[in-house]
Amino acid sequence: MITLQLTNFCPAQIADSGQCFRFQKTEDCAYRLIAGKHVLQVRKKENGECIFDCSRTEFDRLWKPYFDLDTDYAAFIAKVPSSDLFLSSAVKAGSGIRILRQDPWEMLITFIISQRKNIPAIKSAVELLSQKFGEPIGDFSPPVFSFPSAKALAAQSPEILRGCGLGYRADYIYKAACMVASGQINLAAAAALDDDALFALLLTIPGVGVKVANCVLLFGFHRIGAFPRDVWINRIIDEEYGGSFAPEQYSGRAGVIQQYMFYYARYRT
DNA sequence: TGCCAGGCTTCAC
DNA sequence: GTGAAGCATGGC
Repeated sequence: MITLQLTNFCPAQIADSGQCFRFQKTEDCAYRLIAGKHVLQVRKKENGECIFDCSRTEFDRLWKPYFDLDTDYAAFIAKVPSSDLFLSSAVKAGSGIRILRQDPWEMLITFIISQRKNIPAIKSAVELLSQKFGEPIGDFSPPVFSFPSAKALAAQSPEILRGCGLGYRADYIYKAACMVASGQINLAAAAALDDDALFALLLTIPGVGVKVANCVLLFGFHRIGAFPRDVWINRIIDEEYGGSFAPEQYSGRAGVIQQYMFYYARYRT
């Protein structure tokens, strides 16, 4: 267990920022995160100290990059113009958000699931998929399961997958799993592509449109220039920016700005 | 009970 | 190329 004083890091805000669905509050100020075959308990005390339930070695190797702790988010916040009142409030409310470095495969499937679902429903579906087709991790009670592999999902049928509350998305997920399991889509190799080529590749996967592809770019491949536009962002642009917002003004970091906007829009409701 | 959800695909036109 | 309809299901 290690204790650190971190700036611009808040587990509560990250867990509620809509980028991850297996980062749950367990008790007051305590959160549990499942990533790959790893489970992390993290807590932030009122004095700002962050307590990570892992060794220093594991933290440095795994969680430090996962939480993107080497990136200066204060610099992103500082570049928001004070004339933008909405965004100024948003970065103040969500100053502890970071863009996690999550698994591309898990992000692909998770954001295919996300279409026309609310966040509690997405979490339920992801959890069901993991319980049914993932691998048990550690020795927890109740047991914890990893997110299922492409091979594990490709071995099912769309009808069986549908039993996880996926609805019409089950066909997309089955086809995506087959493409990845067969090697037709190689997500590891795709990480070497530039943003445009990666975006185009993702669009070839059934159930992946412009919005989902941008989410996979941002949350699965850490392309923080990607700017996913969903119903929340479009609503913000309509209501706060008169229908016109140019993410290009935040070139190379628009995805971070998008997260502040998304979090704040949900936070204040 | 009815509405809506971090959209995508298909099909007219 | 553009716009509208249809889609399955769960949460509130």
